[in-house]
Amino acid sequence: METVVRVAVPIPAYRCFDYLAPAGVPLESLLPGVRLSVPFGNRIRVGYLIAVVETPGCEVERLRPAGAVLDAEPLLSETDLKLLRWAARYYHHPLGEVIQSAFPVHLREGRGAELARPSGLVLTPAGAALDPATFRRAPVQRRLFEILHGRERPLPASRLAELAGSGRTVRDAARRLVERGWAEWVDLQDRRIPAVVGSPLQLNPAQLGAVDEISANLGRYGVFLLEGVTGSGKTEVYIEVIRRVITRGEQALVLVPEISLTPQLERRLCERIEAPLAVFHSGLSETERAAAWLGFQKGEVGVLLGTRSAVFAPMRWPGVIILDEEHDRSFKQQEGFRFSARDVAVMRARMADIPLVAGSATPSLESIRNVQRGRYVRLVLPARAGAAVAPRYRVLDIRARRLQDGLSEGLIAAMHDTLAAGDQVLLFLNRRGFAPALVCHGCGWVARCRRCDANLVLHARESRLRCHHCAAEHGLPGCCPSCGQEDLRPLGVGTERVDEALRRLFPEVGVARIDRDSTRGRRSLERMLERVQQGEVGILLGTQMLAKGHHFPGVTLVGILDVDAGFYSTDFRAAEHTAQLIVQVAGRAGRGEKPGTVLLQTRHPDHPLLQRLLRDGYPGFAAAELAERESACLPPFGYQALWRAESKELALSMDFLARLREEADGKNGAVHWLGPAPAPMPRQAGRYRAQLWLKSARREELHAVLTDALARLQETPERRVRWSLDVDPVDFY
DNA sequence: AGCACGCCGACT
DNA sequence: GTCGGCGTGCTC
Repeated sequence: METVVRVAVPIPAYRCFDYLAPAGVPLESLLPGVRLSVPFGNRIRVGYLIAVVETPGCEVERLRPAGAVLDAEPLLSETDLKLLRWAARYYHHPLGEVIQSAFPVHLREGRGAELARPSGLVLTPAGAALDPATFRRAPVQRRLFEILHGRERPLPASRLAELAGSGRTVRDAARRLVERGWAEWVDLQDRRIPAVVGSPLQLNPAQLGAVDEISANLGRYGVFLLEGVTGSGKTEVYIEVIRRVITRGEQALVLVPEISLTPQLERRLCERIEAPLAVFHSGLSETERAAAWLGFQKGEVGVLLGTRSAVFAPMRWPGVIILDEEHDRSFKQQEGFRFSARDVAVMRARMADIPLVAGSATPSLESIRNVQRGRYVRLVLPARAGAAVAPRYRVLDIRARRLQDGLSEGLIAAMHDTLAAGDQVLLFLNRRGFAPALVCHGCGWVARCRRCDANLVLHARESRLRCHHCAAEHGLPGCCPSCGQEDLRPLGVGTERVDEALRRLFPEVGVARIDRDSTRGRRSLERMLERVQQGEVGILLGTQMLAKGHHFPGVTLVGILDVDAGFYSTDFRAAEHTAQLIVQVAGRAGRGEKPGTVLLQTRHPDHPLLQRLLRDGYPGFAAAELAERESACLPPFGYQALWRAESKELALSMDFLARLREEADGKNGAVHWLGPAPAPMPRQAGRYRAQLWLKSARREELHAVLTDALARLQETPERRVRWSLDVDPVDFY
């Protein structure tokens, strides 16, 4: 009897495929988690071995032999695989695709694990003897030379990119140095985490207490919610915990919500931790990603700093997982395999028996609730002496006030005062472009997207109308396409418009606008932030990009231009999100002597949640919002799933979901159904979208219904409708 | 997801 | 007559 292996193939199907084991491969090589190349249809694919099975799931005659085992040893440990299987079940996503998502592209495509070796750059003796003046006409090479000169250990290839304008430039410079015999690549392969780590930090009692409590738990599962405002020193706690983990010969996985937050955290980690560190995010080349991933997998990299997708990177010696800005929604993947890196990280810590440290100034209500239930340990860092004092909030009632391009007189006056005192101002508006609509004053025509149920956004400087929901882009019409009048007016305010107004109102003052449009270039964000730090800029204006990570000690006045947009929304999480945004933006400001002031422009100054936030701070707001969630049985008190459908016709999408509901309805009284209903924006990019909402007080019941419905869907698939299932959705678009 | 197979419309 | 549209079924 021949050996049969069960293989997860990365296709959108909820089943595995069985193969005859490749000829001549001993049984002990057929370990769960190894990659195999398998014939699939008329192509060769990379699949993942799940198990050796006794009885195949189909007739033996149909079995084809697998091509080859690609790994001498599995790159995924049993725990890794267990986590991935859990994730596939929990998110109801096909196992093959889930496993695939754990691998960098090179490994998905079947390349050998030994090809992408982590390498580092060192100076040769000849190079070390050089004079910096040698590089008079090669600034990048010179910079690289100076960095290498000041280092004892090799500079990992993965860190080259951050050194100058573009990764390409530094890479070229490195190659030149090597060509001339002044530097060489060395293999970081056999380097283990050195036991010697950098000097300990000076910690205050609260930080020390937090570190002690976490480290008392090393080697055990535990979730610690590290709560502290900006500047309270969460990063030092992370660093010290990581130091202790490294000292034990274990590894740390550090997750941040966005690429833009990696450089500064990386710098701080490198200063203090003398263990190889690698970053892992979508800004790297595939070769770099594979190197970082494999380095961590092999245990050569002590600290892996990455975004969402790094949550599945295998750890040879699991030590700790750090989840920075735990509340951030970017941890939720919004397409394909829609997992929450936060929730996966918690499950991973549990399976690996290691602690997880989740930090935030504004924790998610889910995490606060878990503290209340005794599942998480709350550790609070009070604001440090010498750090920013809590800001003062003031509401600017803008009812019946004329705004000047989104700015009230009160705000403008406060800005003048602040700037006169030599301080900086930060303005927050979560809407990019010049104006969110272009209307005809004559007939009321509005510029709409042809393919979406949305207005086109005016980008005045580039004279373009753009749809923010699809790729549509148009030039500006000279006159109204409907009535021919030449009186088209921008309606509403975006950052570009405020930018223009500021330059008019404060001609002497430097303005930096930070949004997706103004920071397109590769290092433009960094450059702009530098200008702000150096005081060349008086007014800082931006979207939520501003709310993340960066601190601006020179800012003492924060203006939030449109609070209401967030508090009035159909999304039940909108209030939570807005409160987090307000507190996060407010936290960017202020310094020792000078507390910051936060001005909130609103037409609803009496909104209870806003009032609660201003009176009792984020914890008070969270308590109130949790009470509301509880009475409405919304998360974290109830569980949800959102079934989305899109197709060429709305009726098709609606009917598909209606069928799902009909077939399952009534079978489980514990699950409530809402819909199907058209999505908040029913038409996007020419496709019609509908959604079906499932809620239940009991998670298992919800999952049983989903499993059941998916099984039926496998039997009678509907091919004209593209659908996706979102477990624990955070956005309801 | 791909890919082949098959059945209907407008083209060299 | 056939080129190609995409609905349907299948992949061990």
